[in-house]
Amino acid sequence: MLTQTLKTQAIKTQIGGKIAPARSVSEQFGAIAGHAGLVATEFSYRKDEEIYGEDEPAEYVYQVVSGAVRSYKLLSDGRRQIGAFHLPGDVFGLEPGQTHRLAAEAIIATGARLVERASLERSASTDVQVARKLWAMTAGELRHAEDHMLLLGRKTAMERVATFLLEMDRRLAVAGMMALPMCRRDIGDYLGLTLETVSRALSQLHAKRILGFSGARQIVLRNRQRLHNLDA
Amino acid sequence: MLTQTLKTQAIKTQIGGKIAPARSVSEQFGAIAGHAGLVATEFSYRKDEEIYGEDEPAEYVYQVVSGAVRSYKLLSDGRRQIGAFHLPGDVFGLEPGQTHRLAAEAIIATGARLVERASLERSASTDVQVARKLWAMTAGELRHAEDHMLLLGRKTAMERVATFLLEMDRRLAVAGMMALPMCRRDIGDYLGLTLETVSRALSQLHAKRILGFSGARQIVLRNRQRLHNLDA
DNA sequence: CGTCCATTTGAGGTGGATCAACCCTAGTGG
DNA sequence: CCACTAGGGTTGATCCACCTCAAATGGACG
Repeated sequence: MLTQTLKTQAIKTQIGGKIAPARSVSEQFGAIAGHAGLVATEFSYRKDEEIYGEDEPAEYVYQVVSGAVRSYKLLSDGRRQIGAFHLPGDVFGLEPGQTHRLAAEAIIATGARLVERASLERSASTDVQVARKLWAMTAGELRHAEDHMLLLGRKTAMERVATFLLEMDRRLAVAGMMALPMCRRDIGDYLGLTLETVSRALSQLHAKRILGFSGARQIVLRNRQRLHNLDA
Repeated sequence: MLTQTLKTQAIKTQIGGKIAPARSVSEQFGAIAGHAGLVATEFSYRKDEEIYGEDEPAEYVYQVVSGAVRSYKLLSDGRRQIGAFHLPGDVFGLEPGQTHRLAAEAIIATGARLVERASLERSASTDVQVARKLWAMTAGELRHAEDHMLLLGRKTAMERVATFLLEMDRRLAVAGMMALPMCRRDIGDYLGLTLETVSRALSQLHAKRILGFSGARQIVLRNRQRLHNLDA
Protein backbone atom coordinates (compact mmCIF):
# COMPACT_ATOMS: atom_id res chain seq x y z
CA MET A 1 0.00 0.00 0.00
CA LEU A 2 2.85 2.32 0.84
CA THR A 3 4.59 1.07 -2.29
CA GLN A 4 1.57 1.83 -4.39
CA THR A 5 1.21 5.31 -2.95
CA LEU A 6 4.89 5.86 -3.59
CA LYS A 7 4.39 5.13 -7.25
CA THR A 8 1.63 7.66 -7.60
CA GLN A 9 2.71 10.46 -5.28
CA ALA A 10 6.39 10.23 -4.52
CA ILE A 11 8.99 12.55 -5.90
CA LYS A 12 12.25 10.66 -5.86
CA THR A 13 15.18 12.80 -4.98
CA GLN A 14 18.75 11.69 -5.28
CA ILE A 15 20.79 13.54 -2.70
CA GLY A 16 23.99 14.20 -4.58
CA GLY A 17 27.51 14.45 -3.20
CA LYS A 18 28.61 15.12 0.33
CA ILE A 19 27.05 17.75 2.54
CA ALA A 20 28.43 19.40 5.64
CA PRO A 21 28.22 17.55 8.95
CA ALA A 22 25.11 18.11 11.06
CA ARG A 23 25.15 21.40 12.92
CA SER A 24 21.58 21.55 14.20
CA VAL A 25 18.59 19.39 14.97
CA SER A 26 17.05 20.15 11.62
CA GLU A 27 20.10 18.71 9.95
CA GLN A 28 20.28 15.47 11.89
CA PHE A 29 19.11 13.45 8.95
CA GLY A 30 21.47 15.25 6.63
CA ALA A 31 24.45 13.74 8.36
CA ILE A 32 23.14 10.40 7.26
CA ALA A 33 21.34 11.05 4.01
CA GLY A 34 24.37 12.97 2.78
CA HIS A 35 26.42 9.81 2.55
CA ALA A 36 26.98 8.49 -0.91
CA GLY A 37 24.64 5.68 -1.84
CA LEU A 38 21.78 6.80 0.40
CA VAL A 39 18.61 7.76 -1.42
CA ALA A 40 15.99 9.98 0.17
CA THR A 41 12.44 9.92 -1.14
CA GLU A 42 10.05 12.81 -0.59
CA PHE A 43 6.53 11.92 0.35
CA SER A 44 3.29 13.62 1.43
CA TYR A 45 0.59 12.57 3.86
CA ARG A 46 -2.87 14.03 4.26
CA LYS A 47 -4.28 15.06 7.63
CA ASP A 48 -4.93 11.95 9.80
CA GLU A 49 -3.32 9.63 7.25
CA GLU A 50 -1.50 6.63 8.72
CA ILE A 51 2.21 6.58 7.98
CA TYR A 52 2.77 3.16 9.49
CA GLY A 53 1.01 0.92 11.98
CA GLU A 54 2.18 -0.57 15.25
CA ASP A 55 4.15 -3.78 14.68
CA GLU A 56 4.39 -3.15 10.95
CA PRO A 57 7.74 -3.97 9.32
CA ALA A 58 10.07 -0.99 9.69
CA GLU A 59 10.94 -0.49 6.04
CA TYR A 60 11.73 3.22 6.14
CA VAL A 61 13.10 5.87 8.44
CA TYR A 62 11.43 9.28 8.21
CA GLN A 63 12.26 12.92 8.64
CA VAL A 64 9.52 15.51 8.90
CA VAL A 65 10.00 18.26 6.31
CA SER A 66 6.76 20.13 7.00
CA GLY A 67 3.66 19.44 9.06
CA ALA A 68 3.50 17.29 12.19
CA VAL A 69 3.25 13.62 13.15
CA ARG A 70 2.00 11.73 16.23
CA SER A 71 3.47 8.39 17.36
CA TYR A 72 1.15 6.36 19.56
CA LYS A 73 0.10 3.06 21.03
CA LEU A 74 -3.47 1.84 21.47
CA LEU A 75 -5.09 -0.47 23.99
CA SER A 76 -7.69 -2.91 22.67
CA ASP A 77 -10.57 -0.72 23.87
CA GLY A 78 -9.26 2.37 22.09
CA ARG A 79 -7.41 4.14 24.87
CA ARG A 80 -4.47 5.87 23.24
CA GLN A 81 -1.10 7.03 24.50
CA ILE A 82 0.81 9.39 22.23
CA GLY A 83 4.50 8.89 22.91
CA ALA A 84 5.83 11.79 20.90
CA PHE A 85 5.01 14.55 18.45
CA HIS A 86 7.38 14.90 15.51
CA LEU A 87 7.90 18.38 14.10
CA PRO A 88 9.86 19.65 11.08
CA GLY A 89 13.45 18.44 11.25
CA ASP A 90 12.64 15.49 13.55
CA VAL A 91 13.54 11.95 12.57
CA PHE A 92 11.03 9.23 13.47
CA GLY A 93 10.41 5.57 12.75
CA LEU A 94 14.04 4.69 13.44
CA GLU A 95 14.29 1.13 14.79
CA PRO A 96 17.18 -1.28 15.02
CA GLY A 97 14.54 -4.04 15.16
CA GLN A 98 12.34 -5.36 12.40
CA THR A 99 9.10 -3.61 13.31
CA HIS A 100 7.72 -0.25 14.41
CA ARG A 101 6.97 -0.09 18.13
CA LEU A 102 4.37 2.64 17.74
CA ALA A 103 2.02 3.68 14.98
CA ALA A 104 2.50 7.04 13.25
CA GLU A 105 -0.06 9.38 11.69
CA ALA A 106 0.10 12.80 10.12
CA ILE A 107 -1.59 15.35 12.41
CA ILE A 108 -1.96 17.81 9.56
CA ALA A 109 -0.84 17.71 5.92
CA THR A 110 2.77 16.61 6.21
CA GLY A 111 5.79 16.25 4.00
CA ALA A 112 8.49 13.74 4.90
CA ARG A 113 11.80 12.48 3.62
CA LEU A 114 12.16 8.68 3.62
CA VAL A 115 15.27 6.55 3.65
CA GLU A 116 15.24 2.77 3.47
CA ARG A 117 16.14 1.24 6.80
CA ALA A 118 18.18 -1.44 5.07
CA SER A 119 20.37 1.11 3.33
CA LEU A 120 20.86 3.02 6.56
CA GLU A 121 21.91 -0.19 8.27
CA ARG A 122 24.30 -0.91 5.45
CA SER A 123 25.75 2.54 5.82
CA ALA A 124 26.08 2.08 9.58
CA SER A 125 27.89 -1.20 9.16
CA THR A 126 30.68 0.47 7.17
CA ASP A 127 30.70 3.95 8.65
CA VAL A 128 31.10 4.15 12.39
CA GLN A 129 30.06 7.81 12.34
CA VAL A 130 26.67 6.84 10.97
CA ALA A 131 26.35 4.05 13.52
CA ARG A 132 27.14 6.49 16.28
CA LYS A 133 24.58 8.96 14.97
CA LEU A 134 21.85 6.31 14.89
CA TRP A 135 22.64 5.36 18.47
CA ALA A 136 22.56 9.00 19.55
CA MET A 137 19.17 9.55 17.90
CA THR A 138 17.65 6.54 19.65
CA ALA A 139 19.18 7.71 22.93
CA GLY A 140 17.59 11.12 22.39
CA GLU A 141 14.19 9.46 22.03
CA LEU A 142 14.89 7.45 25.18
CA ARG A 143 15.70 10.61 27.12
CA HIS A 144 12.40 12.12 26.04
CA ALA A 145 10.55 8.97 27.03
CA GLU A 146 12.20 8.97 30.46
CA ASP A 147 11.16 12.56 31.08
CA HIS A 148 7.69 11.73 29.88
CA MET A 149 7.38 8.75 32.23
CA LEU A 150 7.99 11.14 35.12
CA LEU A 151 5.28 13.42 33.79
CA LEU A 152 2.77 10.61 33.26
CA GLY A 153 3.47 8.85 36.52
CA ARG A 154 3.87 11.73 38.93
CA LYS A 155 2.84 15.17 37.69
CA THR A 156 -0.52 16.87 38.25
CA ALA A 157 -2.71 17.98 35.37
CA MET A 158 -1.52 21.59 35.62
CA GLU A 159 2.12 20.52 35.78
CA ARG A 160 1.66 18.34 32.71
CA VAL A 161 0.11 21.13 30.70
CA ALA A 162 2.83 23.56 31.81
CA THR A 163 5.50 21.06 30.74
CA PHE A 164 3.76 20.60 27.42
CA LEU A 165 3.57 24.32 26.73
CA LEU A 166 7.24 24.82 27.54
CA GLU A 167 8.19 21.90 25.30
CA MET A 168 6.15 23.21 22.39
CA ASP A 169 7.38 26.74 22.96
CA ARG A 170 10.95 25.49 22.73
CA ARG A 171 10.28 23.36 19.67
CA LEU A 172 7.99 25.40 17.51
CA ALA A 173 7.70 28.99 18.70
CA VAL A 174 8.40 31.63 16.07
CA ALA A 175 8.46 35.24 17.17
CA GLY A 176 7.26 34.25 20.64
CA MET A 177 4.13 32.59 19.30
CA MET A 178 3.37 28.93 18.77
CA ALA A 179 0.91 27.47 16.32
CA LEU A 180 -0.09 24.09 17.70
CA PRO A 181 -0.80 21.57 14.95
CA MET A 182 -2.67 19.18 17.25
CA CYS A 183 -6.14 19.25 18.81
CA ARG A 184 -6.99 19.10 22.52
CA ARG A 185 -7.62 15.36 22.33
CA ASP A 186 -4.11 14.76 20.96
CA ILE A 187 -2.66 16.87 23.76
CA GLY A 188 -4.70 14.92 26.30
CA ASP A 189 -3.56 11.59 24.88
CA TYR A 190 0.03 12.82 25.03
CA LEU A 191 -0.30 13.98 28.65
CA GLY A 192 -2.44 11.13 29.97
CA LEU A 193 -5.40 13.46 30.52
CA THR A 194 -8.80 14.04 28.95
CA LEU A 195 -9.28 16.81 26.44
CA GLU A 196 -11.57 18.62 28.92
CA THR A 197 -8.89 18.67 31.59
CA VAL A 198 -6.40 20.10 29.09
CA SER A 199 -8.88 22.77 28.07
CA ARG A 200 -9.58 23.73 31.68
CA ALA A 201 -5.89 24.01 32.49
CA LEU A 202 -5.31 26.23 29.47
CA SER A 203 -8.29 28.39 30.46
CA GLN A 204 -6.85 28.79 33.95
CA LEU A 205 -3.48 29.83 32.54
CA HIS A 206 -5.28 32.29 30.28
CA ALA A 207 -7.22 33.74 33.23
CA LYS A 208 -3.92 34.20 35.09
CA ARG A 209 -2.47 36.01 32.04
CA ILE A 210 0.30 33.42 31.81
CA LEU A 211 -0.62 32.82 28.19
CA GLY A 212 -2.59 34.53 25.48
CA PHE A 213 -4.72 33.02 22.72
CA SER A 214 -5.34 34.17 19.19
CA GLY A 215 -7.43 31.23 18.16
CA ALA A 216 -7.48 28.04 20.25
CA ARG A 217 -4.23 26.78 18.74
CA GLN A 218 -2.30 30.03 18.52
CA ILE A 219 -0.70 30.56 21.89
CA VAL A 220 1.69 33.19 23.23
CA LEU A 221 3.50 32.54 26.48
CA ARG A 222 3.39 35.77 28.46
CA ASN A 223 5.30 34.53 31.48
CA ARG A 224 7.61 31.57 31.05
CA GLN A 225 8.90 31.94 34.60
CA ARG A 226 5.50 31.45 36.18
CA LEU A 227 4.90 28.51 33.84
CA HIS A 228 8.18 26.97 34.99
CA ASN A 229 7.05 27.40 38.60
CA LEU A 230 3.83 25.54 37.83
CA ASP A 231 5.91 22.70 36.37
CA ALA A 232 7.14 21.05 39.59
CA MET B 1 33.55 8.89 46.18
CA LEU B 2 33.03 6.09 43.71
CA THR B 3 36.75 6.09 43.07
CA GLN B 4 37.50 5.86 46.76
CA THR B 5 35.07 3.02 47.28
CA LEU B 6 36.65 1.28 44.32
CA LYS B 7 40.01 1.39 46.04
CA THR B 8 38.71 -0.21 49.17
CA GLN B 9 36.16 -2.69 47.89
CA ALA B 10 36.70 -3.45 44.26
CA ILE B 11 38.05 -6.68 42.94
CA LYS B 12 39.56 -5.88 39.59
CA THR B 13 39.07 -8.60 37.08
CA GLN B 14 40.74 -8.73 33.71
CA ILE B 15 38.48 -10.56 31.34
CA GLY B 16 40.97 -12.53 29.31
CA GLY B 17 40.74 -13.57 25.67
CA LYS B 18 37.68 -13.86 23.48
CA ILE B 19 34.42 -15.35 24.63
CA ALA B 20 31.55 -16.68 22.56
CA PRO B 21 29.08 -14.23 21.03
CA ALA B 22 26.00 -13.30 23.07
CA ARG B 23 23.32 -15.95 23.00
CA SER B 24 20.98 -14.75 25.75
CA VAL B 25 20.01 -11.65 27.68
CA SER B 26 22.28 -12.58 30.55
CA GLU B 27 25.20 -12.55 28.17
CA GLN B 28 24.50 -9.19 26.57
CA PHE B 29 27.44 -7.59 28.30
CA GLY B 30 29.69 -10.47 27.39
CA ALA B 31 29.49 -9.60 23.75
CA ILE B 32 31.12 -6.33 24.65
CA ALA B 33 33.30 -7.08 27.64
CA GLY B 34 34.73 -10.04 25.77
CA HIS B 35 36.55 -7.78 23.36
CA ALA B 36 40.24 -7.43 23.89
CA GLY B 37 41.21 -4.31 25.77
CA LEU B 38 37.98 -4.05 27.75
CA VAL B 39 38.35 -4.31 31.49
CA ALA B 40 35.43 -5.23 33.71
CA THR B 41 35.52 -4.35 37.40
CA GLU B 42 33.41 -6.19 39.96
CA PHE B 43 31.76 -4.10 42.60
CA SER B 44 29.28 -4.44 45.46
CA TYR B 45 26.57 -2.12 46.75
CA ARG B 46 24.69 -2.31 50.02
CA LYS B 47 20.90 -2.09 50.23
CA ASP B 48 19.72 1.42 49.32
CA GLU B 49 23.22 2.55 48.33
CA GLU B 50 23.38 5.06 45.49
CA ILE B 51 25.21 3.80 42.42
CA TYR B 52 25.08 7.12 40.60
CA GLY B 53 22.98 10.26 40.75
CA GLU B 54 20.85 11.98 38.14
CA ASP B 55 22.97 14.22 35.90
CA GLU B 56 26.21 12.78 37.25
CA PRO B 57 28.94 12.18 34.66
CA ALA B 58 28.42 8.76 33.07
CA GLU B 59 31.81 7.26 33.78
CA TYR B 60 30.82 3.59 33.83
CA VAL B 61 28.37 1.20 32.29
CA TYR B 62 27.03 -1.49 34.61
CA GLN B 63 25.77 -5.05 34.48
CA VAL B 64 23.90 -6.54 37.41
CA VAL B 65 25.51 -9.77 38.56
CA SER B 66 23.32 -10.35 41.60
CA GLY B 67 20.72 -8.34 43.48
CA ALA B 68 18.52 -5.64 41.96
CA VAL B 69 18.71 -1.95 41.02
CA ARG B 70 16.14 0.82 40.55
CA SER B 71 16.60 3.70 38.08
CA TYR B 72 14.52 6.77 38.89
CA LYS B 73 13.90 10.46 38.57
CA LEU B 74 12.78 12.79 41.35
CA LEU B 75 10.73 15.97 41.37
CA SER B 76 11.86 18.74 43.69
CA ASP B 77 9.22 17.86 46.30
CA GLY B 78 10.30 14.21 46.44
CA ARG B 79 7.80 12.61 44.10
CA ARG B 80 9.65 9.75 42.44
CA GLN B 81 9.20 7.88 39.18
CA ILE B 82 11.09 4.64 38.83
CA GLY B 83 11.77 4.10 35.13
CA ALA B 84 13.10 0.57 35.33
CA PHE B 85 14.21 -2.24 37.59
CA HIS B 86 17.48 -3.92 36.67
CA LEU B 87 17.85 -7.61 37.50
CA PRO B 88 20.77 -10.02 37.15
CA GLY B 89 22.10 -9.97 33.60
CA ASP B 90 20.68 -6.51 32.82
CA VAL B 91 22.92 -3.71 31.63
CA PHE B 92 22.17 -0.22 32.95
CA GLY B 93 23.75 3.22 32.99
CA LEU B 94 24.52 3.05 29.27
CA GLU B 95 24.48 6.55 27.77
CA PRO B 96 25.91 7.95 24.58
CA GLY B 97 25.82 11.35 26.29
CA GLN B 98 28.03 12.69 29.05
CA THR B 99 25.66 12.26 31.99
CA HIS B 100 23.22 9.79 33.53
CA ARG B 101 19.61 10.66 32.82
CA LEU B 102 18.31 8.84 35.90
CA ALA B 103 19.75 8.02 39.29
CA ALA B 104 20.41 4.40 40.24
CA GLU B 105 20.31 2.69 43.63
CA ALA B 106 20.72 -0.86 44.84
CA ILE B 107 17.35 -2.20 46.03
CA ILE B 108 19.04 -4.97 47.99
CA ALA B 109 22.69 -5.99 48.34
CA THR B 110 23.88 -6.02 44.75
CA GLY B 111 26.91 -7.10 42.78
CA ALA B 112 27.71 -5.42 39.48
CA ARG B 113 30.27 -5.54 36.71
CA LEU B 114 31.54 -2.13 35.58
CA VAL B 115 33.12 -1.11 32.30
CA GLU B 116 34.45 2.36 31.58
CA ARG B 117 32.21 4.21 29.17
CA ALA B 118 35.21 5.69 27.42
CA SER B 119 36.66 2.28 26.66
CA LEU B 120 33.31 1.05 25.40
CA GLU B 121 33.08 4.05 23.12
CA ARG B 122 36.59 3.39 21.86
CA SER B 123 35.64 -0.18 21.17
CA ALA B 124 32.50 0.94 19.34
CA SER B 125 34.46 3.32 17.17
CA THR B 126 36.58 0.50 15.77
CA ASP B 127 34.18 -2.42 15.93
CA VAL B 128 30.89 -1.93 14.18
CA GLN B 129 29.48 -5.01 15.93
CA VAL B 130 29.97 -3.36 19.29
CA ALA B 131 28.44 -0.14 18.00
CA ARG B 132 25.44 -2.06 16.76
CA LYS B 133 25.06 -3.83 20.10
CA LEU B 134 25.11 -0.55 22.02
CA TRP B 135 22.44 0.85 19.74
CA ALA B 136 20.32 -2.28 20.18
CA MET B 137 20.61 -2.09 23.98
CA THR B 138 19.49 1.55 24.04
CA ALA B 139 16.66 0.67 21.66
CA GLY B 140 15.59 -2.11 24.03
CA GLU B 141 15.38 0.39 26.87
CA LEU B 142 13.38 2.71 24.62
CA ARG B 143 10.91 -0.05 23.82
CA HIS B 144 10.40 -0.67 27.52
CA ALA B 145 9.92 3.04 28.14
CA GLU B 146 7.33 3.24 25.35
CA ASP B 147 5.36 0.36 26.81
CA HIS B 148 5.63 1.96 30.21
CA MET B 149 4.33 5.32 28.97
CA LEU B 150 1.17 3.52 27.81
CA LEU B 151 0.84 1.96 31.25
CA LEU B 152 1.41 5.23 33.11
CA GLY B 153 -0.76 7.33 30.87
CA ARG B 154 -3.70 5.05 30.19
CA LYS B 155 -3.97 1.92 32.33
CA THR B 156 -6.04 1.50 35.50
CA ALA B 157 -4.46 0.54 38.81
CA MET B 158 -5.41 -3.12 38.41
CA GLU B 159 -4.10 -3.22 34.85
CA ARG B 160 -0.81 -1.71 35.98
CA VAL B 161 -0.35 -4.25 38.74
CA ALA B 162 -1.27 -7.09 36.39
CA THR B 163 1.30 -5.85 33.86
CA PHE B 164 3.89 -5.57 36.59
CA LEU B 165 3.31 -9.11 37.83
CA LEU B 166 3.55 -10.54 34.34
CA GLU B 167 6.76 -8.60 33.70
CA MET B 168 8.35 -9.79 36.93
CA ASP B 169 7.13 -13.32 36.36
CA ARG B 170 8.82 -13.33 32.98
CA ARG B 171 12.02 -11.79 34.29
CA LEU B 172 12.63 -13.44 37.63
CA ALA B 173 10.35 -16.41 38.20
CA VAL B 174 12.12 -19.64 39.13
CA ALA B 175 10.03 -22.78 39.44
CA GLY B 176 6.84 -20.75 38.98
CA MET B 177 7.59 -18.53 41.96
CA MET B 178 8.96 -15.01 42.06
CA ALA B 179 10.87 -13.41 44.91
CA LEU B 180 10.35 -9.68 44.55
CA PRO B 181 13.39 -7.71 45.70
CA MET B 182 11.48 -4.41 45.98
CA CYS B 183 8.99 -3.05 48.51
CA ARG B 184 5.43 -1.86 47.82
CA ARG B 185 6.55 1.75 47.65
CA ASP B 186 9.06 0.91 44.89
CA ILE B 187 6.34 -0.91 42.98
CA GLY B 188 4.02 2.08 43.41
CA ASP B 189 6.68 4.50 42.21
CA TYR B 190 7.28 2.27 39.19
CA LEU B 191 3.56 2.06 38.35
CA GLY B 192 2.60 5.65 39.15
CA LEU B 193 0.47 4.54 42.11
CA THR B 194 0.66 4.74 45.90
CA LEU B 195 1.89 1.78 47.90
CA GLU B 196 -1.62 1.37 49.39
CA THR B 197 -3.19 1.01 45.95
CA VAL B 198 -0.60 -1.60 44.99
CA SER B 199 -1.30 -3.51 48.19
CA ARG B 200 -5.05 -3.41 47.62
CA ALA B 201 -4.71 -4.66 44.05
CA LEU B 202 -2.51 -7.54 45.18
CA SER B 203 -5.00 -8.40 47.92
CA GLN B 204 -7.80 -8.48 45.38
CA LEU B 205 -5.81 -10.79 43.13
CA HIS B 206 -5.10 -12.99 46.13
CA ALA B 207 -8.80 -13.10 47.06
CA LYS B 208 -9.60 -14.17 43.49
CA ARG B 209 -6.98 -16.95 43.73
CA ILE B 210 -5.10 -15.45 40.78
CA LEU B 211 -1.95 -15.39 42.86
CA GLY B 212 -0.63 -16.92 46.05
CA PHE B 213 1.65 -15.44 48.70
CA SER B 214 4.28 -17.05 50.86
CA GLY B 215 5.46 -13.88 52.50
CA ALA B 216 4.57 -10.48 51.06
CA ARG B 217 7.32 -10.65 48.44
CA GLN B 218 7.11 -14.30 47.49
CA ILE B 219 4.41 -14.59 44.86
CA VAL B 220 3.13 -17.47 42.76
CA LEU B 221 0.97 -16.75 39.76
CA ARG B 222 -1.83 -19.30 39.78
CA ASN B 223 -3.58 -18.12 36.64
CA ARG B 224 -1.58 -16.17 34.10
CA GLN B 225 -4.47 -16.17 31.65
CA ARG B 226 -6.80 -14.31 34.00
CA LEU B 227 -3.98 -11.91 34.80
CA HIS B 228 -3.52 -11.25 31.08
CA ASN B 229 -7.24 -10.54 30.81
CA LEU B 230 -6.98 -7.97 33.59
CA ASP B 231 -4.16 -6.29 31.67
CA ALA B 232 -6.18 -4.50 28.97
C1' DC C 1 -24.20 31.92 5.61
C1' DG C 2 -24.82 27.43 7.27
C1' DT C 3 -22.65 23.20 8.73
C1' DC C 4 -19.49 20.65 11.33
C1' DC C 5 -16.06 19.93 14.38
C1' DA C 6 -13.18 21.67 17.93
C1' DT C 7 -13.30 23.88 22.10
C1' DT C 8 -15.12 25.59 26.32
C1' DT C 9 -17.76 25.33 30.35
C1' DG C 10 -20.80 23.25 33.80
C1' DA C 11 -22.52 19.58 36.97
C1' DG C 12 -21.90 15.48 39.13
C1' DG C 13 -19.54 10.94 39.82
C1' DT C 14 -15.50 8.02 41.02
C1' DG C 15 -10.90 5.78 41.17
C1' DG C 16 -7.17 6.29 43.45
C1' DA C 17 -4.89 9.39 47.00
C1' DT C 18 -4.58 10.57 51.71
C1' DC C 19 -4.78 9.87 56.50
C1' DA C 20 -4.92 6.63 60.12
C1' DA C 21 -4.84 2.32 62.66
C1' DC C 22 -3.38 -2.12 63.04
C1' DC C 23 -0.77 -6.33 61.96
C1' DC C 24 3.06 -9.17 60.74
C1' DT C 25 7.67 -10.56 60.66
C1' DA C 26 12.58 -10.29 60.60
C1' DG C 27 16.17 -8.68 63.14
C1' DT C 28 18.21 -7.30 67.80
C1' DG C 29 19.70 -7.54 72.17
C1' DG C 30 19.06 -9.25 76.74
C1' DC D 1 15.80 -18.64 73.23
C1' DC D 2 12.54 -15.30 73.68
C1' DA D 3 10.77 -10.46 74.33
C1' DC D 4 11.03 -6.24 72.07
C1' DT D 5 11.25 -3.19 68.30
C1' DA D 6 11.11 -1.17 63.83
C1' DG D 7 10.01 -1.23 59.24
C1' DG D 8 7.05 -3.14 55.80
C1' DG D 9 2.50 -4.44 54.68
C1' DT D 10 -2.59 -4.47 55.08
C1' DT D 11 -6.96 -2.52 55.68
C1' DG D 12 -10.46 1.06 56.64
C1' DA D 13 -12.54 5.76 56.19
C1' DT D 14 -12.67 9.84 53.90
C1' DC D 15 -11.34 13.19 50.39
C1' DC D 16 -10.52 15.27 46.02
C1' DA D 17 -8.40 15.73 41.36
C1' DC D 18 -9.67 14.37 37.40
C1' DC D 19 -13.11 11.89 34.55
C1' DT D 20 -17.64 11.55 32.51
C1' DC D 21 -21.61 13.28 30.61
C1' DA D 22 -23.96 17.15 28.79
C1' DA D 23 -24.73 21.50 26.63
C1' DA D 24 -23.41 25.86 24.76
C1' DT D 25 -20.11 28.48 22.00
C1' DG D 26 -16.85 29.45 18.43
C1' DG D 27 -14.31 29.23 14.17
C1' DA D 28 -12.95 27.20 9.79
C1' DC D 29 -14.46 26.09 5.39
C1' DG D 30 -17.45 25.00 1.65
